[in-house]
Amino acid sequence: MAIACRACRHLYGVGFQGHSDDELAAIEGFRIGHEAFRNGAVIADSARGPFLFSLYSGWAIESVRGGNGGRKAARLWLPGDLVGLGTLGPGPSDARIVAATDATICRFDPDRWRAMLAAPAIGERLMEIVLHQRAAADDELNALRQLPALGRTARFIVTTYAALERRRIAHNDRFRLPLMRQHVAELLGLTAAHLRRSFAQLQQAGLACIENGQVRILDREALWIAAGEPALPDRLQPLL
Amino acid sequence: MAIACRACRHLYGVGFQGHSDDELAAIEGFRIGHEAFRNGAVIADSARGPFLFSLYSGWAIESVRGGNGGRKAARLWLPGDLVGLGTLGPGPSDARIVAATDATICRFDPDRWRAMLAAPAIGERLMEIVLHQRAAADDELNALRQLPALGRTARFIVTTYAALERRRIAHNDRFRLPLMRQHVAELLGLTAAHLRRSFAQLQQAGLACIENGQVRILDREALWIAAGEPALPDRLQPLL
DNA sequence: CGTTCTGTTGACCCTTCTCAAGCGGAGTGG
DNA sequence: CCACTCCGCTTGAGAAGGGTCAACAGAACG
Repeated sequence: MAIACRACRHLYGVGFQGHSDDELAAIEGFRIGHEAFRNGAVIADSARGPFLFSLYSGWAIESVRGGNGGRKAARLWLPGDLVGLGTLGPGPSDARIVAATDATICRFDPDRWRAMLAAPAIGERLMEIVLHQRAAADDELNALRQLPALGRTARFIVTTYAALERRRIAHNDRFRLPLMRQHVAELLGLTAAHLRRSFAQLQQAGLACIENGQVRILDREALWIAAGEPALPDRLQPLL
Repeated sequence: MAIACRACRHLYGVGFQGHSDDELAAIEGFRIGHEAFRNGAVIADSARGPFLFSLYSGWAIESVRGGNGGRKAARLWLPGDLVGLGTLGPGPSDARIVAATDATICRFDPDRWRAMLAAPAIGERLMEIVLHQRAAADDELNALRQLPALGRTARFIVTTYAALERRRIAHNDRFRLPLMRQHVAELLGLTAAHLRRSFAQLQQAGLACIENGQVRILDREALWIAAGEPALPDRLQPLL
């Protein structure tokens, strides 16, 4: 059963809050429908053309073809994220989105992208979202350039938790991490073996604890510092 | 002396080709003016608020504050690039743009950003440019995650040359590299010492030759392969 | 003609990868 | 209910890659 945009629980925290009912109704006009996927299913593949959807529930991994032909995890998508913007721009894209848990999405019509852009308040909000994703990529880039394995791992934990917390789907400094070690390692530019060692180091230092797919943040401030942030987050803010 | 947008040599290759005279006139309405900077001068700093300009001539380095407080090169801007989009989005930004050569820019009014977005064909073209920059960041991200020092160095050379070539300011597989080794190393997430060793390896393998700030590509195809691209570029296309 | 700043080089060491083996849980068939 | 298998996770030993540091060479600049 489709949820009306104005009743969507993702209005807050991911870029669509503060919209009038009229605007939300306009957004609804660009929807194709809701779909559900089992863990591991391919949600979308740019080889079959551009796509656009917002992830309603569940986690998803975006992968790209690596040098040897195999696919590597390249981006993590969480509930509320608008996925597929990269397939709407100029130039080819080889992204494939795979459900990392059972997931449901709210699909938009990529053929009406230009119309969405031209719609009064929607185009502006879309630009904000794209700029936010661009900023996130820049932050990630700088982390990869500057931080060693431990720092990247710490950063993964704090940014993932922060993203979940502002979506109100995690609290008390803990969350379930439903991803394979291999995928997390690829996101961080590490090997699964070394990721494990970094987890162990964080645990030993009393910063965080990872077991049975549960992550528990033990020392929030120290973890941010390990992640290379000056102190507590003055960056990586919520989207408005 | 200001150049009219419709006479700008950067209409091609950087996202503004195919525009009607009317649209170019509209763009001209958002300009503040032209400015010139000496090598090393600060062109813009997000600490003093948002900014937006297109680089008319010269190279520029965008830097961000690193963990220890010092600044690290984070992005390279070439003639024709639209710089400062990241300062217009939601959330703070700590980017500073420094001229890496003598440079001239064409500055736009950041306060009129919303008006630009709303202008008929301009908003759509701006979205294309932002999506292109987002895609470039993603590509860079994947390169950092997957490629060792040699591959990153090779990739830097081929992508920089490709960008210069499609702007018609480099040809014959050679270009001047007016950047300090330190900055290039920071862009690639390496140290200057190791960057030097990678250059030496490329030279020894007969792929490229770097001396006196001149880069010469000796084996184009092998260099792309070293850069992790399947073969010749089917990605990193020009912006339309 | 010194001073300063960038680039080059070598020695050494730490980080991270590679590879291989062992472990354990989830299915699956008996 | 019990093997059996498969797949992902963990762990260790060894190797390679890249960082650090210090010394030196050149160029730019006063």
